[in-house]
Amino acid sequence: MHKQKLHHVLKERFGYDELRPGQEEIIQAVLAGKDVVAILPTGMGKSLCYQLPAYLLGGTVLIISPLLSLMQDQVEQLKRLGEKRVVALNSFLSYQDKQRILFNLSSYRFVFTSPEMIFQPIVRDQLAKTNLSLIVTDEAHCISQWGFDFRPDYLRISDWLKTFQRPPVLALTATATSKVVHDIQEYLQMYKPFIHIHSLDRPNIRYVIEKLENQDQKTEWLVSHTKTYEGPGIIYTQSRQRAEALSAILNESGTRSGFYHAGMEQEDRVFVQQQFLSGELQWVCATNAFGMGIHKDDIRQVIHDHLPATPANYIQEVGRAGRNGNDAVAFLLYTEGDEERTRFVVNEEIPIKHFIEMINEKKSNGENPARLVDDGFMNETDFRVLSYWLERTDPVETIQIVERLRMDKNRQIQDMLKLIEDTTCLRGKILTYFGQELDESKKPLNCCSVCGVNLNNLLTKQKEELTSASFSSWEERLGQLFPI
DNA sequence: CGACGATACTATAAAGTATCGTCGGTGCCTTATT
Repeated sequence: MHKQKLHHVLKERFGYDELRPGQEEIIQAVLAGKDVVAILPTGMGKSLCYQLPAYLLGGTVLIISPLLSLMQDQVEQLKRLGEKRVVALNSFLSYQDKQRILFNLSSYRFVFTSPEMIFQPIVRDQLAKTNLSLIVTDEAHCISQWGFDFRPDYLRISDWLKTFQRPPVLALTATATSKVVHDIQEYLQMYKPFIHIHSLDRPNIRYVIEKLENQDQKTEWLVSHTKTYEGPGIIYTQSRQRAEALSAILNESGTRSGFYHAGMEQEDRVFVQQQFLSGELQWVCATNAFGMGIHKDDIRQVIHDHLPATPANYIQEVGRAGRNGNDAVAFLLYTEGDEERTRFVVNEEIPIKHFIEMINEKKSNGENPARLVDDGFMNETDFRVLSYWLERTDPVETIQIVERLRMDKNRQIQDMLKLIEDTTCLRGKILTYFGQELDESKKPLNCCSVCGVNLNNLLTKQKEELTSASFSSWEERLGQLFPI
């Protein structure tokens, strides 16, 4: 592809002179018509990897996004860049608007939508008539993380891609376990994709495991820690209730904090998010609902009040710290037995066998099995997931599949426990888990709670003042780097 | 499984303790057969 034109668009449209190393390779591969899996840390300019090609390829670029808020953000960002031919095709639209947009899909350069939306017959039909030049799956780890037991439509993307002469597919994510990469390739029907994996090590993030006796000690630790050290920070909790209770305790102790979880009204969620982004709020106590789409680069601390369900979740959440390259610390508060509660939440004691029988019974009676949800026998998520598997295999195998999923989840909790054992360097173990190696020469002095960490050097207010004193002599700077 | 809240219990009363019941993460999408 013509390099000249590429740089012209890059400069004129986006205002950049050059691409970053990873971006260049990814964009060249996309322009060459290859399927691409791009794994880049958040904040490394993922969106440019499809936005730039859109101007060179012509046609319509379809972006599949997991969250409505993410779509809105991207649409606004493109509009600010002067793009008018951009739209989010989702449930926010009125019936009229949706119809109007659907019958003019080809007039858009960027169409953002959800996996669920693609499976509405009318959307599917109209997409088939549109000249798609590229299909992008944003936050593609969702295929692996949500597809199997939460949002099965992520897996159905695979079926859809088989039904037509599809354009190249680009998968973007920051999560790179071998399972995630494998699932992406399989469910996006990729053929010998170009895979770009950026190094996952984040030398400016320090990992600390804090072993405590019980929940009350955790609370005390959090109260005193947030009094001593500066935010901004996220405290991840296991339950919505704990997020709210902890936030109240911190507020009483004089540390202003907010809470965030999926059980809140949309406007309250947006409000907390805005306050955190603007710096009005230093701390947010949140469930794992808080994160994706929160673009804040000066988060200095991510604290886990519970044991995350998988190493991938842990790294994803921790990775939200220190995006600006400044020192950041990730704490995990662990009490013996925490894994039991994580196991419970993840396993959900679903009487799967019973549910499958119920669905089959309804079907053989000629009734609509969806009634089971309406009548309160089953929650919607379980119904959707089981329906997905029952559509493509028999009940016996469905039971096996669900059992395998459960075993896999339990194994990942064990992996998580192994990760936090204080035997060898945490940073090294994390990288090994993701199939990478620790470059010893780049290992920071303050590494992890196994290698040793000096918090006072990292988190106190004093430190911030020192680093901002940019006119200090080299002797002074050396003194700061290597305090006696 | 374990945390937490409500309730009952004890018994010159008040606050500690025992027991029971409840609850626990993540998000799209609902345009129609009275």
